[in-house]
Amino acid sequence: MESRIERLCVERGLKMTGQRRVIARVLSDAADHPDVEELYRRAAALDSRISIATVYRTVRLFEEKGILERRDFGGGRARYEPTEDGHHYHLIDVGSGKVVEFQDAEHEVLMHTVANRLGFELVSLRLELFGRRLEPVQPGRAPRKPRRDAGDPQPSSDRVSA
Amino acid sequence: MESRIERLCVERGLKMTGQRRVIARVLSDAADHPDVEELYRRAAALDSRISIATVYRTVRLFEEKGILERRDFGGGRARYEPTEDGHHYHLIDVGSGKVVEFQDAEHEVLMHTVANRLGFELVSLRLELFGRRLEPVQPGRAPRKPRRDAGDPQPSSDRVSA
DNA sequence: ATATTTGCAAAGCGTTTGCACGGTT
DNA sequence: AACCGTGCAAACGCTTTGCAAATAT
Repeated sequence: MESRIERLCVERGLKMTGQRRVIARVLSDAADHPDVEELYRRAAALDSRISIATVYRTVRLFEEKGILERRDFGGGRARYEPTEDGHHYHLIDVGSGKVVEFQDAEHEVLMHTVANRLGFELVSLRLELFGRRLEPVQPGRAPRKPRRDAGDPQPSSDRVSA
Repeated sequence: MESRIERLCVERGLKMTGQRRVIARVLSDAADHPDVEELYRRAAALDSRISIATVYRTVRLFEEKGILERRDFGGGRARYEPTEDGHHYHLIDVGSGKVVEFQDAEHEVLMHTVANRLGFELVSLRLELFGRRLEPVQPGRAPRKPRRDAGDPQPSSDRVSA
């Protein structure tokens, strides 16, 4: 079955090879922000006739076509996620590496204001929060001792609106 | 004469070699956000018995000691600036590559709030604005046609408070 | 005197690319 | 058929590192 990303590729007139179809599917199925290595692993699991060079090329092509967005959460490797409608930002859990997405209209406005005040038109911005999980404090209950939660070493993400 | 950064090095008990003294001086004199290559160039101008490997090692050491802060403005190379008291952020002029610093207390508070709302304690954050120079609009005068201002290709920076 | 730091060159890492082959339109 | 995409391996740009010589304390 045709994946969401594959549909976008066709719309934009990309030649659909087997490799691109597989990568499109992997991306469509991804709920996280995988790096190229990880995409390659997942793609190769579906079809082993894929080289990592192709993943690099494809991911770059998709980005140029506006299908994908490249992220840099530190750590030296680029990470990718399908382009979405509204802008959102990322909070990286320093404990587990998990990525939480959030939106913040107020912030957006503020940054435009700041840029203008400095004599600039805001073209784009990069915002990443790095945070440590907070033990939820229940009213009327003593907070429990924080558990050592190693978290999974693989990057993944939940989607949250704040 | 002993540079500001050199003083910090001594305070932190670093062994002061000739190379480190030169690099400390270059950093003390820098008003911008140089990358390692640039630091090396400036250091070598003062004392040619310096290798780029030493610059890399020194910059890393200084960062570990809290003397320097590493920045990533995109473009793949790390850039450095002396640690300062108050936090500040950077706006990169996409036209010239120049970096403008600014502060924004409101934003700081907002980001803490957002993190908390998501169940996290804010550990650190990364914020960079990318902007295009705005032609200053003078009241009562028609705006002039924007000049094609190539800007200098070398990165540099002004310090501004907004 | 001894532990650290240095220069050099080689290696590492993520990413890109030249080339000949193979697949899509 | 013509063109574009692919795999492979080599190259790339930035950064780190092993080693033996040099240096700070």
